[in-house]
Amino acid sequence: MSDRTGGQSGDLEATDRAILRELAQDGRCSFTDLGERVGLSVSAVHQRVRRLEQRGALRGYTAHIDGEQIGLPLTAFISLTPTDPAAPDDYPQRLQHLPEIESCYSVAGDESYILQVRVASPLGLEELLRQIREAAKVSTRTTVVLSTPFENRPPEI
Amino acid sequence: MSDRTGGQSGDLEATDRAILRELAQDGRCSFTDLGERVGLSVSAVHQRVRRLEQRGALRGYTAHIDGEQIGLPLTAFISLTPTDPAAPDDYPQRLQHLPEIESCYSVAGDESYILQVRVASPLGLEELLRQIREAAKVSTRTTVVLSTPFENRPPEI
DNA sequence: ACTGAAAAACCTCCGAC
DNA sequence: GTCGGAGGTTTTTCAGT
Repeated sequence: MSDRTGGQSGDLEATDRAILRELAQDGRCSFTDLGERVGLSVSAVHQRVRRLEQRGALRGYTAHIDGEQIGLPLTAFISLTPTDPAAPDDYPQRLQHLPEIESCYSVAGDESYILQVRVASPLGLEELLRQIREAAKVSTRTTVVLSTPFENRPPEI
Repeated sequence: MSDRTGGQSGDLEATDRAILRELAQDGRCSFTDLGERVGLSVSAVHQRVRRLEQRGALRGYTAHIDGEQIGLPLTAFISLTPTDPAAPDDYPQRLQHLPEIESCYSVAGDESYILQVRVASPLGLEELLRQIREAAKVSTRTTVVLSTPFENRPPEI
């Protein structure tokens, strides 16, 4: 044990957290810039990033795309409640083939899962709900997103 | 007008969609690779990516970080209901200073907003709820995430 | 674990088509 | 809109500390 002073770290020290913070903000940041920002040589940063990737602390890099411009302007949250309480809980596997579902969360509370979905239109949403109910034998509750004041802000590391 | 055959495009043709698809999957993909994957020269891809960024179709690049390893293992959804229906709707501005809030969605339905948050512990969640109610004068309904079967999958472009 | 240097790969700009 | 090439920059590796 080293700097585990009761803080918030899950095993990472300051420099690694700084690297994650920068990459969470700018996923295409060069190693050269990264090195300057965290006060380390290019090779040292490179080595640390590779280690963070192998540890699973860095889970991947993605570009964020405007839903409107790709013809998927409608976002919604869909809450799932099993209709047969005795059925085995393999809902994620039953649903993962539907590309409209971006995220799937298992949750505590009245409902069992929350899905975040993106579709082209209300009709597309209706069709997706039909597919979800058919694939997973669940009842659904849908909340349509009207606008997104902010999204995917980097966590405070 | 060109290929607007009633498809799903919001003004983008095949090559641009292919570029977005690749970058959504691998945000650090090099222009060289990108060019090979979509069948274009490096310079052509470079030019198209710049144009997609300027258009706002590409909104940014981020690394995805494992919440557990940075000491924020607890994710939750918080639904907001205004306590004073006559108050002006400036909730996002009132809440954006709280870094625990990753996303804020304005929604149709019983509640007005859905927040996605990340905190260190149940105590951290309790404190965040207190701050949200204080900053925005809302009542809250919280759904705790138990596990995340999948998240942020690239949309089907 | 970090540094510095060298080779390979990459990015960016430019003129031409 | 696309291409190929030139020059500067970045990535990646490696020996040394």
